[in-house]
Amino acid sequence: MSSGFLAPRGTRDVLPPESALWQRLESVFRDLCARFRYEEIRTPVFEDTRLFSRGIGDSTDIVNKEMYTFTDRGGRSLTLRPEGTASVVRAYVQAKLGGPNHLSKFFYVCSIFRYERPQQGRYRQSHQLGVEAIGSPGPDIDAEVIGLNAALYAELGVGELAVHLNTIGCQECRPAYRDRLRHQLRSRLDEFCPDCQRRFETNPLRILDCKVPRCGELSADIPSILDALCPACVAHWDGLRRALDAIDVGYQVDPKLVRGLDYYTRTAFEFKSNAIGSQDSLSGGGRYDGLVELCGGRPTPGIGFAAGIERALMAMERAGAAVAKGTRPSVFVARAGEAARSAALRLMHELREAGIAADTDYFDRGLKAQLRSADSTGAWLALIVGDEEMAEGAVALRDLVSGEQVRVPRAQALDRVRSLLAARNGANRS
RNA sequence: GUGGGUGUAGCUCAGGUGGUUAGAGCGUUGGAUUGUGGCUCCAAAGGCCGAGGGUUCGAAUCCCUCCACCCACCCCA
Repeated sequence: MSSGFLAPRGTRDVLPPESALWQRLESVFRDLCARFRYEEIRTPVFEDTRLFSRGIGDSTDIVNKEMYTFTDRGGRSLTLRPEGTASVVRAYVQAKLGGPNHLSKFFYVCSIFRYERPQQGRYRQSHQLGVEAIGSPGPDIDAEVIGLNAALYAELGVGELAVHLNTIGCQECRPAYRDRLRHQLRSRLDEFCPDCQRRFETNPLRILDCKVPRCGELSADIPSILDALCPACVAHWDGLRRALDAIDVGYQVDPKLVRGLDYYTRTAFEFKSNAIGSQDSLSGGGRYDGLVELCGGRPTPGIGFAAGIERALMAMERAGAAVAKGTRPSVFVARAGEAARSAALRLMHELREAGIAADTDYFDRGLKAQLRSADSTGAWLALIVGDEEMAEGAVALRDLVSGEQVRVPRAQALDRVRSLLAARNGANRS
């Protein structure tokens, strides 16, 4: 069972028929992006390590202990991307996109890599799809991005989700709030859990989100950042909520929502499921108004989200929506006797050239076995070529659903197949 | 990274206190008169019992170490 190789820890193979679900998910997303007018961007799987350490932030878990970093043969430090946004922003800056009143709207589908302990819904190589809208400072684009995310899950049928929404302030107000928070927590810091004592240094906002009951009690009366926003952040926050109302996106304000990447400013959001275990965050995103400048571009605001493909599929499965689209109707070409070999191959070739899905037997098996496998592939029709048929320049056409079989002239075979498939397609639709 | 659980055919699982040729269902393949599927019946193939060590006359079963997966924490997608 395992004297050979196994997929590395935290990675997995996507085999048929599961791969058909991935295709469906991606095609729904691509179609949605086309309607929202986002265009695809593809960036390298690895980048200069400093792009991530600076962009995501040195104190974050991702940079601190989860990156796949290596030195290439030229002595460069490179890192397999642990998330998608930094690369997109780097590409945006490198290509000198943007300009006054210019909005760039991208979507991507990619793998990301984080060295974490694997568990359900958490992998070392995982897959995301996401969008980035770079250039507009106003709340309407925030609402559009969140709305796109909501539409994606609605169309996929992932079941009930909770949309958590928060604002985490900007360079004007967040540092002041953080200092105030530290000041208020310091006196009783030793009563908090060890994790919180660590968070006190790295990311004190996260203490408010601690699940240890005692920590919750201790921080219960601490005012949330919503009460400490600067006027500009308040205006943005109010505008965002009005915009979300206008496009019918429901949400719940969650003052404890903090994201794990340093580049976020103002808007932060997460889509959560209660059906897929402890890794319950299906997607997350927010505004990153300082990131473009940090990557060497002119100061430019941006916002985006990233959605986990594996987790979306898990939620779809729980919701009973993980059904692959039916495979296209196909034709099975069977043959009886050695003399028919070339004739059968030729017939299959013509079917495929005509755009019809066709398969055949590859083991020189008897006719019974061929029809059995025709049945198991779900073929609707079988074309049977044998000595008898060839003698009169014909083929046998068998309807595998009704069992009816007729002999048709070879020259008409394609047309007959075409019309039968068309008729059945029409019947299926009703 | 921390704590706990699991690991027997492709899949889902049986295999009291160690004892000869390790089982079932599903799936796969073949057969049930010469060239005809689905249903049924019959049969076969397929496992170094996750890997490697150890204890023992003897290990799927006991011990150790790895590996992988699962659950929770942590973190996040």
